[in-house]
Amino acid sequence: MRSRRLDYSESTRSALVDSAVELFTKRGYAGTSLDEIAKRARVTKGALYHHFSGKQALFEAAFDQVESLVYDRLDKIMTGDGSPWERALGALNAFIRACLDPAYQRIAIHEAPVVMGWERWREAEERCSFGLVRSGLQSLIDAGEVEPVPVEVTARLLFGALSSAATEIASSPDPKKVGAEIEDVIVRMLVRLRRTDGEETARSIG
Amino acid sequence: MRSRRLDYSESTRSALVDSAVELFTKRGYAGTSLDEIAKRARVTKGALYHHFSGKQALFEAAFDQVESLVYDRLDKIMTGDGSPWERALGALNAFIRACLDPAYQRIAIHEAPVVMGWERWREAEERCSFGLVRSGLQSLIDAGEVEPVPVEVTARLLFGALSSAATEIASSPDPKKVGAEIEDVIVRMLVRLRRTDGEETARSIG
DNA sequence: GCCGCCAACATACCATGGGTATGGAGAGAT
DNA sequence: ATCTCTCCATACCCATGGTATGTTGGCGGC
Repeated sequence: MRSRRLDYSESTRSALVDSAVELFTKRGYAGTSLDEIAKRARVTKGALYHHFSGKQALFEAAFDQVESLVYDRLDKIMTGDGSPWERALGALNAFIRACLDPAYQRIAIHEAPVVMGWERWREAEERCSFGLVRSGLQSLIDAGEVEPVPVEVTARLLFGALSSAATEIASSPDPKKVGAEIEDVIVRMLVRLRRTDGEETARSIG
Repeated sequence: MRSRRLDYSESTRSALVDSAVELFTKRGYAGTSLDEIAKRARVTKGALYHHFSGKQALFEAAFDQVESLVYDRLDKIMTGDGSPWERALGALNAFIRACLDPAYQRIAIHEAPVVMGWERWREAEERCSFGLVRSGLQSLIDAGEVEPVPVEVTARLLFGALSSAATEIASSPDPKKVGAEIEDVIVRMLVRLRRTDGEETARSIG
């Protein structure tokens, strides 16, 4: 029988994380005070420091939160049905959509490398979104769909291009249009890397 | 006749900027205190606040410092002689080299968007490195060297890919090798975008 | 020469906010 | 019933960005 206390504890913890995600997204890491986060979660800093060792640890929890949501969606597509090529295009589309989420963009893409340190961010991303980009590219190569390019480097380039473009999309006056443009350019790039010159229709962002 | 006082003033200002560049590079924006910066420049915080309105302003001065160095090098290549294609390859090589500089990487690429805010960073980059990538791509298209892709978006993708790869290069155990790999992949991408299928030899990083 | 002025700093201080130390309350074990 | 230990609140410390004020020395005017 699960204790009532544990329920409460878990609830406050997730309230703190939710609050952190919200405020970090709106005002950034440096611009958000722990008191604010605690207040929004209707607790005090004491509760916060009971659950997390400090501001950085709370940020990483917020990072995991937004990252895991995106990862689950992408993973579902990548392990779903369809050809490797179709799955890759589907995941690409899903990733661009994900980048439109302000929380994912600011927390996971922009601030995380600075706040957590690039090395730690890289490790985390290796197990998440970037890991999928990498393995997706690898499987495309294994399936003979694209030319054998250096996987590590190309995946990094692709991930960088996408995450950079993400901000371009979101800060654009017409995100859907720019998003579709970006997806189009990327797909055309991938098509050029393709061995079999089949026709593929890019799925739009709409 | 230039006043002696102005010389001193200019000297302390540049000492502060140099000190800021050094410490921001080593410990990051958040991890560096103004007292440290002032101490390293052998002045006090009073002098610092006489020359700069605050920590952010000092950071932007440091940003301009490292950015202008890179910009000058790239601009010299882009306005130099050779075909648009050759100049583009030369600038690409120079940019990857620039990204190997820890100061440029941490200050201009990683922390600037977070510290200055993405919008302001974008404006600054528009006049600097990113502006060159963009105009370089544009001139390649104008010269009929590459297919007419959406310039804004493609330039953003390219810039993102490069700056992302920059960290990959620098944090690698063998930067020269990874740098050459990245340049190779990019060049192959560009070649695929090329209309005339001429042979180009990628210049190595070494 | 000397006097006054102002840029170019130094010094002293304040306020915010991350982090810590301590206290208390209530659920669950014995 | 009491004891314990998690969960959280309160009070405090101190590093640091920012400000307000003091001080000095070069430079122009006489």
